[in-house]
Formats: sequence, C-alpha cells, structure tokens
Amino acid sequence: MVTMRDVSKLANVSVATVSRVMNNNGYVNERTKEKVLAAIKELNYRPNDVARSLFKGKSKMIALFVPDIRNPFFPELARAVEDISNMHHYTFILCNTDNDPAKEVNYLNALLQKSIDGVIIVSSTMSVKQLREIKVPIVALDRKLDAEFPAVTVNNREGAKIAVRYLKETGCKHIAHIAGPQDIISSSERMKGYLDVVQKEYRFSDDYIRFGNYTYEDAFEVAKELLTSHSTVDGIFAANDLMAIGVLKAAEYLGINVPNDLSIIGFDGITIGRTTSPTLTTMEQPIYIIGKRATEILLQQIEEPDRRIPSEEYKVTLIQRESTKERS
Amino acid sequence: MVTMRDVSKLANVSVATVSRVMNNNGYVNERTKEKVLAAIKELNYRPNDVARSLFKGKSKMIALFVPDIRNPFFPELARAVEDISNMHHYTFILCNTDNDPAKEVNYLNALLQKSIDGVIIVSSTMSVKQLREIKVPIVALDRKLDAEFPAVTVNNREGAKIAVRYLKETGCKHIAHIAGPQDIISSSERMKGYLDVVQKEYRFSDDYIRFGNYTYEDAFEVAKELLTSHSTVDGIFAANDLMAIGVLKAAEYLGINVPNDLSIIGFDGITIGRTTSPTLTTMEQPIYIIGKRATEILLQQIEEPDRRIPSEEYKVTLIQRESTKERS
DNA sequence: TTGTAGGCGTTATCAC
DNA sequence: GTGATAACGCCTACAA
Repeated sequence: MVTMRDVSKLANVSVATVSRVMNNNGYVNERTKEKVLAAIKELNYRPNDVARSLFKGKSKMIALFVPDIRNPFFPELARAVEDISNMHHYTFILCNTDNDPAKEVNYLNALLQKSIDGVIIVSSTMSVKQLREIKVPIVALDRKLDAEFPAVTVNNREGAKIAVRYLKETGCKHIAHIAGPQDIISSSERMKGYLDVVQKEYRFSDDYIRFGNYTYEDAFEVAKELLTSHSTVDGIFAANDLMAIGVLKAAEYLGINVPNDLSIIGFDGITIGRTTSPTLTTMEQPIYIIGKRATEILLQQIEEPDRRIPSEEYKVTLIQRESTKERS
Repeated sequence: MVTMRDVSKLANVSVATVSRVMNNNGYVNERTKEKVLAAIKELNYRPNDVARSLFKGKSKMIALFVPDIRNPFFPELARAVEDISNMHHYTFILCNTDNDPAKEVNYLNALLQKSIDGVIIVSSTMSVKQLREIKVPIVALDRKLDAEFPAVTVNNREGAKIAVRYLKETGCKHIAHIAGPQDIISSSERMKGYLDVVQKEYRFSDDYIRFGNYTYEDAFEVAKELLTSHSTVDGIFAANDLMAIGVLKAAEYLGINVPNDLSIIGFDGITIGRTTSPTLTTMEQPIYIIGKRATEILLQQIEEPDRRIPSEEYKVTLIQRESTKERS
C-alpha cells in the first residue's frame, strides 16, 4: 500500500503538505502543489479511509435496517438509500433484522464499533431506549419509531380511507379487511382508516376483519376462510399488496371472479402488482422518494448534528387497475 | 468513547494486558484476567474496530456487487450473503452497479480504501484487468468472471436443454426463445441450450428467437411482436422468469390462452412466478444456496489467501406449474 | 506473567 | 508556506 509518506518523499515535501494538498486546506504554494499532485499520480496514491476514520471518528458509512430484503417492498427502498449514499460518497450497509430485537441490537453495536455515521431504520421492534443512548443520527423510515427521531412515512390512515371509500363508491356493499400485524403502526393505522369508513354502516360486521402477517401465504389462507364463510363479501381491502395478491389467488382458487364478483385493493404499489392477472388496484406509496428523503435527512443530521429536522409524511395515490371495477 | 486505556486504569494493568484479555492471546494470570473482565463490564467497553482495522489492514467487511437489487432475482441472493456474513461477524455492503463499468470501478476503489476484505461480484461488465491487480479475494456469483476467480454458478446450458425438451415432450411443435443479453454468459449459455435441442429440427426457424434485456417490459413488447407474426408458435422458453412473465402478459393481451394454446417456461425460480395467473413453470435455481456458497468460499479465501478454491456449479430443477401442459 | 514502546496512516496544531 | 509532532485506539515485539 502506498502511503502519504511515500508521496511526501517522492515530492520532497513533508506529509503535512501532502495532507494539505489532498484536502485542499491550508496554504500551499502552487508549485509544490503541482509537485505533490504529480507524485500522487505517479504512485497512484489513494488515502487510507480507515486511518482517516480513526482520526475523525467518522466512517462515511451509513446503514439501513429492514426486516427482510426479500419482501418486495424493501428492494426499492434499499436502492433509493444506496443511490443517495453513493452520490454523497457514503458506503451503504444493509442489515436484515427479521423483526428480531436481539438482532437489531447486535447489528447496532457492531456498527457503532465501526464508527458508523448514521442509521436508517424500518422497524417496530427496535428498542427505543437503546437508541436514545447512542449519539449517531437515526432516521425512521416507513414506520415511526419515537418522537425523538425524524421519520419519513406516508399517510396510512388517510390512504386506507381513500381505498375503502373507492370500493364503496364503485358499488361494494360488504367490504372486508385483511389487516397486517397490529404492532406495526402503519398497519394499525390502515385498519383504523378502514374502520373510519365502514364501522358505522349497518352492514358492517367485526367478522369482516382478518389478520395476516403481511405475507402472501397468510393472506391466501385467511382469505379463503373469509370468503368461504362470508359469501356476501364483495370488496376486500388488504393492508399490503403481498396480502392482496394472496386474496387474489384465494378468489381464483374458490372460483370467485375478480373483479366481477369481488373487488380487491392493496396498499404499497410494489411492482408485482402489475404482473398479476388481474393486475392489482392499489394505494401506491412513493417508495423511492421516501427512501431518498430519509437518506437526505440522515446525511443532513450527520453534517449538522444540532439542527433538528422535522418528520415528513407523504401521500399515497390510488392506482386503478383490473382488480376493481364499477359495479351496480 | 471508552477505550482500552480507561479499562487498563480501572483494572490497574497496562493496555497490553487488556488487549491480551480481549483477544484471548498470550499469557495472562487468571486473577488479573478477572479484574480486567470486571473493568470491561463495568465500563461497558467495546473495542474500536476502526483502530483494529488500521492495525490489521482488514476490516471484517465484505461487499456484494449486483446490477440492481430491484431485480427480484437479487434480494434472495443478497439475503443469503448477508446471513452468512453476519454469522461470521462480517459487515455486509451492498452495491448496485447498473452494469456500468465506471460505477463498478468506483465502488471497488472506494471499498479498497476502506480495507474491504473481499468482494462477491455478479457482473459481466467488470474489468477483469482491474480485478487482477488487487489482492483482496474475489468470488464470481451467477456469472463467471475469469478462470482466475472462483465462481458459483448453475448449469445454464443443461438447464435450458431440460426446459426446451420438456416443452417438446409435452407436445409443443414450434418452440420460440426470448433470449437475454448475449454479453451475459449465463444468458448466452441458455440460448445455446435452446439451440442444442431445436436447431436441427426441420420446423426450426432463426426467426423464433427474440432478444430482451432481462426485463418484463422488453419481453412483453418482443413477445407481442413474435406471437403476432408467428401464430404457429406453441411454446416459448424465456431466458429468465421476469421475461417469461412478460410473455405471459403478452399472450393475455393477445387473447392467447396459456397453457392451452401456448406453453411458457421461464428460468430462475423467483417467487413472483408463484403469484401470476397462470403460475409459471420454470427452471428453478438454488438461489439462496449459491449465495451462501459464494460467501463461504469468499470467507475461506479471506482466511487462507493461498489456497485456491475450485469453482462450483449447481443444478437447476424443473418446477412444473400452470403455464405449461401436456398437449396432443 | 506483565509493561513499555513503536507503529498502523491520517489530520491538525504548532512553530518556524 | 512548510515541517515537525502529537494524537486517534489498538496490537505486538521486546524487555523486564
């Protein structure tokens, strides 16, 4: 490895001068600067970031915690975070937490030992107490963590209301809900939005609600049961697209025609929704944008640790596709 | 930050002793060891990995280069690599290269400055010349890079043959191919496998081959054109699942019934294939396993840089679903 | 068995 | 303008 010392010798200057040239800081004569640059080029010198990190206590690395990158909601988020990180010359670390508090803590500690500069967290299980004690910036993404940390989220409750109202307006009389895990705040908000619209109707029944674990398989089973026991259901709002697709397949399995006999609407706007048959109507989140913003906010916090940056909430958009239709 | 020095003071020993305790190395009296451990615990001391890295020239970090994590083939691969990394106390860095040689080189240099310990690369554009010059272990994944680097791949050509033979055996007479980018070796191997089976048939026509860019959209367009201009085609082998799904949608768009009028088979075995209608018949790769093995091999190379580890090739498996059927 | 001291490669603070 | 030099926190000869 070629070091500053090698460069300094070749250029006949001190390491201090080389450092000054590298960082464009402090006075340095134009001619010596050229000499140094020439030496750097000749030796193909590259500064050692580890030494730099040791001195500065910062690593130019940030991490993203997600439950599982295999859930199709997260790759786009990860891509956004990585893009912005890279753009700002930060290295991107990815951690799959499986919603396991122990894993989350382990990752966090390991990263702190590496002088990580900041962390973006998608989690509802993270111990906030632990987070408060550390001094690196944290940004919550998709799910709020605690008032203390800036969060980038979407209007889940309002989005759910729009979805359910849409089902209603297109003529659905008996609207059911496949809810997500209630310890995930975004998920419980979506259920609230659902209830906001239907709860007061005389046709509404508590038994129109089923719970899934945000997975395709869960929703498939649960929807099969629901549709079998409640043949009057003609509209289903699923708390995420993965579950909506499970519902789609359950209907197909039972020979129920979508959208003629049953309308289905999801939430998230993941890409797969465009490839199912019928394609999936959904409340689309600006996934890339929230990932991008979370990263920008994190980087700002890193640059100016004192400034408090407010949370941001983005709007979801109704995307009409083939799994819903106007009925009479 | 609490350092070894703090611990050494509290325990009334030298930093060297603390270091010895931390690393379980060198002689240290049982009693002093206990004193030190107590002090470590009391202060909640954690070693600074950056300082360690600086000294050792190693960072306990590995990176994975993929074209784009949003391509549904890669999240499972990434998950495997991350799992194994984490299990061995390595930190996992993810880089999206977009098949852009400039980005690849930039990432590589940035990581080398951070003393990265090894890199797993999915690429067909990476400059092998650059790679040869660096001394950190490299493992190629999914696509071979160069004889010099161990690779973990699947039997693409043989797999393609199995796929096309299967179409033939189920009664398809005119089998077309949606090929992937030919600069990707796995993709051109799959085309070779296709040709191995059909080229000698009198019914075969060069015009049964179309090229897509491994994307859903490409395949949709290209398949529409193919199916319109060649109504005799009754079987299509797509070079990956994403394109197979594009074909599925193109058939739907044209009112061609799958599998009754047209059989479709893909390659990869990504999860989405289970959620389309009809579900997708495919040649399934052991995605998690190859990711895992690539990581294990990389870590071995890191531990023993001298030992040469041979490449590994895994088998793909035919998964029969609804997009193909026995025809007469 | 333990301590001292030098070095890993940079940066920043002083003098000159 | 430029050059010593002391950190940053850890590890490992070498002494003791």
